Amino acid sequence: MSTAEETAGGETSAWGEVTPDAARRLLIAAVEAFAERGYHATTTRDIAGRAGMSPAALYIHYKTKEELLHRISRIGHEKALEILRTASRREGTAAERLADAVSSFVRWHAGGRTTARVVQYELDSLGPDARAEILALRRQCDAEVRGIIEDGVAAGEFDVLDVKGTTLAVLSLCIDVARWFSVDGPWTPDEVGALYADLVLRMVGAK
Amino acid sequence: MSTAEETAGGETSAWGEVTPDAARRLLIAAVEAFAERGYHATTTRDIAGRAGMSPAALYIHYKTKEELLHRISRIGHEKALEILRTASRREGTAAERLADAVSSFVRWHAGGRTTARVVQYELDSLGPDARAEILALRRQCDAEVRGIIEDGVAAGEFDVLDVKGTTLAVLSLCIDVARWFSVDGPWTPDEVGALYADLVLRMVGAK
DNA sequence: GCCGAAGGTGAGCGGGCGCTTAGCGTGGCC
DNA sequence: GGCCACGCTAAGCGCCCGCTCACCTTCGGC
Repeated sequence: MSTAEETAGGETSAWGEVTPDAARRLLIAAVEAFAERGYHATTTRDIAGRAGMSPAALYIHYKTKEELLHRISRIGHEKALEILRTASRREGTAAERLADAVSSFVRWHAGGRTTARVVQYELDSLGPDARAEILALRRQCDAEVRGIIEDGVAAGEFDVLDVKGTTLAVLSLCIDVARWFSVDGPWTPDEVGALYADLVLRMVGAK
Repeated sequence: MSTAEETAGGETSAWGEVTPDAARRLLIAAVEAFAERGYHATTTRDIAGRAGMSPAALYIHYKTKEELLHRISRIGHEKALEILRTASRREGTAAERLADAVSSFVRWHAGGRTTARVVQYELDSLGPDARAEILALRRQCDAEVRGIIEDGVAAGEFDVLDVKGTTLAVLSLCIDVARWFSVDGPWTPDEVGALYADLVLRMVGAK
């Protein structure tokens, strides 16, 4: 199955910081299961089974099923923020930085859509405290993109009616890639990234 | 709670065709519960309770919990298709028709986000047959929007690199409104509709 | 060679799930 | 007034859920 290969392959690097090995295997198994079926439809027995362990083994490394989702969500959001921050802080015009931010953010959502789906769509399954923590990271993502657009407007590069609304629309467009993208579809992550960078530059009226 | 008011008020009209009354109350209760908690996290006891009935009453009107989701999904998609079709077939330039389609489609996703959330995000919880039926409706929605964009390109009104990809992006942008829109936020559905119509016209390079 | 810590297992608990069934009240029809 | 069809409820079945616990290995330090 493509999801397993992908998560076991390229995506796994993102989880390198998780130790010990058994805890990482469980986390990766949980990402796959949550992405396929959703958090509530996934059983702890399924997660443990995918990691090649007994159901009880999960509770040696994680207190609850929700802690797994919380850890996945935080690591994923930190990665997303890092991507946007890198693009935002590079040298270049606002248009170049925005195109870079959008294309790399979209590539992440398309290529790592297993992770991105969990990160973007299972937020409501977290408890209040964990959700608040993740929402703070999300606002930082928002601020990075808004910063680039504000720079472009200030420099006369962009022509935008509503900076806040346009920022939201740009992020929304990128995030929804995780919902519809499929490796069986006609596009590669790179192609979608390039197409979307062009569309977003049009949205902000780049000269 | 705003969701209850909204569904009991303006949105209810959409369910007028559902009879008898008890079946309609159960359907509306299910829409609210699925939108708040997700399909898998919603119990049949919760649905029946919201409709003011005992758990067993649900099974007089619906064979299974999944049948409720199926019915909601089909009615919702038919409504979405009708909105796009109306805009697509009106008189006017391609730009006017596209702006109309986007603004009314977005208004529906924002104003009726309780319904829209279920319709757009709970598709995977349906069984294979029901999902296939709904996906056919979704492809028809896609075709309506693509038709307008193709008309605009043919008439020299639009400047689009990738018609299929741009169509997908436009629909994706509109659909994701159901994920983030909140009545407590700074915009009304009308304002988001107008903003998005402008953004989409920019995306297709309308003259 | 013994020991304790770390990491794992099999069995199973309390509970809530989707759904069923036996029976009850009630309104329309003759 | 007698009767039945319909809409509904109270009770509960069988199942599987998240999670626990008693016990079992393995292995480095001495």
